[in-house]
Amino acid sequence: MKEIFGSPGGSLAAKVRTLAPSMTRSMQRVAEAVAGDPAGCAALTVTGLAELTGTSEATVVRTARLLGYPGYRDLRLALAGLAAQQQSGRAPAITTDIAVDDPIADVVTKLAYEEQQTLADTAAGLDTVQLGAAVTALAAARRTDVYGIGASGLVAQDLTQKLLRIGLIAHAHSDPHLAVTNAVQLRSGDVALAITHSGSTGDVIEPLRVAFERGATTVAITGRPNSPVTQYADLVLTTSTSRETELRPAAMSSRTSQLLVVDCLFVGVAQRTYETAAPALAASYEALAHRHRSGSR
Amino acid sequence: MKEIFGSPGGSLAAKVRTLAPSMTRSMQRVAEAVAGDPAGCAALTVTGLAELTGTSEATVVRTARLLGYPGYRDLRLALAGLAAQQQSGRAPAITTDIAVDDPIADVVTKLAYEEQQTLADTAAGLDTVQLGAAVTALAAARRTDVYGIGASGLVAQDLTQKLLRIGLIAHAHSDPHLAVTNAVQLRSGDVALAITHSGSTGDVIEPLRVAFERGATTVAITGRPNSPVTQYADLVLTTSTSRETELRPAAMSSRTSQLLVVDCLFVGVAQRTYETAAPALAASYEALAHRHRSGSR
DNA sequence: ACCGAACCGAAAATATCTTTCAGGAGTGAC
DNA sequence: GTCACTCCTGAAAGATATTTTCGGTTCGGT
Repeated sequence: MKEIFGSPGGSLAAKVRTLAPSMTRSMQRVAEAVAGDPAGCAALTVTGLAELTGTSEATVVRTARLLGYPGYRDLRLALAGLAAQQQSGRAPAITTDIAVDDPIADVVTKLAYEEQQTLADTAAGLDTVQLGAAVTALAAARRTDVYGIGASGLVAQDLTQKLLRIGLIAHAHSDPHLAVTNAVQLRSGDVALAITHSGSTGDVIEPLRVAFERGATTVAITGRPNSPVTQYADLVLTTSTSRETELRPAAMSSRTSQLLVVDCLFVGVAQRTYETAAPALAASYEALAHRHRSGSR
Repeated sequence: MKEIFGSPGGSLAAKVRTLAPSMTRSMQRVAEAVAGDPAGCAALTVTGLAELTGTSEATVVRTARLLGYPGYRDLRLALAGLAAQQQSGRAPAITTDIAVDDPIADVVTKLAYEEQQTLADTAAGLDTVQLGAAVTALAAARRTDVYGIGASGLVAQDLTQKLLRIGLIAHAHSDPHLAVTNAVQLRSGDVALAITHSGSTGDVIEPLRVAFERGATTVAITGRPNSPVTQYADLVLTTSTSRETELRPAAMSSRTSQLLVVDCLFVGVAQRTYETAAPALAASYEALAHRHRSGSR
């Protein structure tokens, strides 16, 4: 590993080089070991490092002193810091494709990274004007119907649960027929919200169309801003689409993205209706408390 | 903003938050000091830190143990590493509290940031050994039952949907009675998985206990590693807990965290069963194709 | 070969960390 | 209200790690 700039460890490596001439042979061995593998040495005790370098504890301490630390303990602390820096500097080297034979630890890292990426993209791409309009509509709505199927259905339920918690009237529909049946009841001042990644899920578009024709405010959360669902949407909130790989179906990132949008909607509505939302949240928390056994430790 | 890991020390701060509930008062004081000023604490000996926090050496060591280190010495080393990272990486400590009068654009930014943070913390705190074991159990299971209520119920359904997609037999239960009724059917080689943030949701613990006693492999996904639910869990997967504010209930970040764990489980299982999973995924995609209208441009 | 100086490591001395144990605060039952 | 019980807590003993001491050894110079 070539050091190009004065990388974090540069200062220590440089010190070793500078001081090497004034060192005795055994001290040089210690200094070399320390400069060569800070992380490894940080894990060793004086005795361990002495054995590793074939010297004695006394020599190790002497070396530490020469390098400018009060004793080995402090050198070790500094070494740990260095190791940590090296570690973090190496981080961005991950490819995000998940292979069949990736160890589980890599899977965790890569998935977390991808989802973070998805969140950042979604946040960057969200139209705050449309979002604000949607929030206003939801906050004022007499009732809200949410349509979603499959993975998007869960997001729909999530939104519904949240809205109910702050005292609004919301319902999630995953049955297309019931959804349409209910959509007929909607009128101006109500909100209908369709969640579909592809934007082409007929079962979700249909109830939105009905609601649209009945005069309700219609909102679409979709990854395709020009897809069929937007025909019947007064407001369109765009989720980001990330590359989809064999082991990571699109449903996964679209869900993350959709949930962020839903959270934004919820918080926005909670802000607008703070007077009623705050007590309602507190109340629902209270009501659930007895369902939890007390002992947590 | 492309932080892969959380802010420097995010992982430790997260661990403190996660474990704080299972800590005693004096341990919390120690943990707080450590999380608040890693650099400063790294400079102190056990005795020093004990004095600073007004506790005893024993308590400091106990805290170090709880945080996952073999003893104080190692905690101190880790602290030094953290301090070094903080030094190099400028502190991106933007306030993430969401105020009632925040404009909607800020809400989006802050929510996205918090969720990214949650993901990073979760990834850092996940025990890959336990995770690997859970994956193995799931991949080999005759059948899998998943328990979750409320927001966690949606996560349970998400996992179930995914597992079904790759040809495994899985079922999500949100009705406590039915869950117990079904749990009785489980036996060795089956998997029961409970999802609860608090770890104290009786309705979820009960079926897990039954499954545990019937000899099934039991897994808990919880934010409290020492909570009641873990009594009956062969494997515990810990989700991270982030600060909870009035407008951002804990349910929000726990959901994000739980979903990441679930995704990891899914991808892990898909890897292990690749031969059957890949065709199954493709098939389910095909089967749904006709449900989407063609014109999406 | 002899002397002196500096190097080196074994072992003692010290500091630091870990464990044990008994007192005490808080909690729930009666 | 009081009693019994559990679990937290810190003081001190015990174990490790670090630092210092000190005598033996090596090496260069004469």
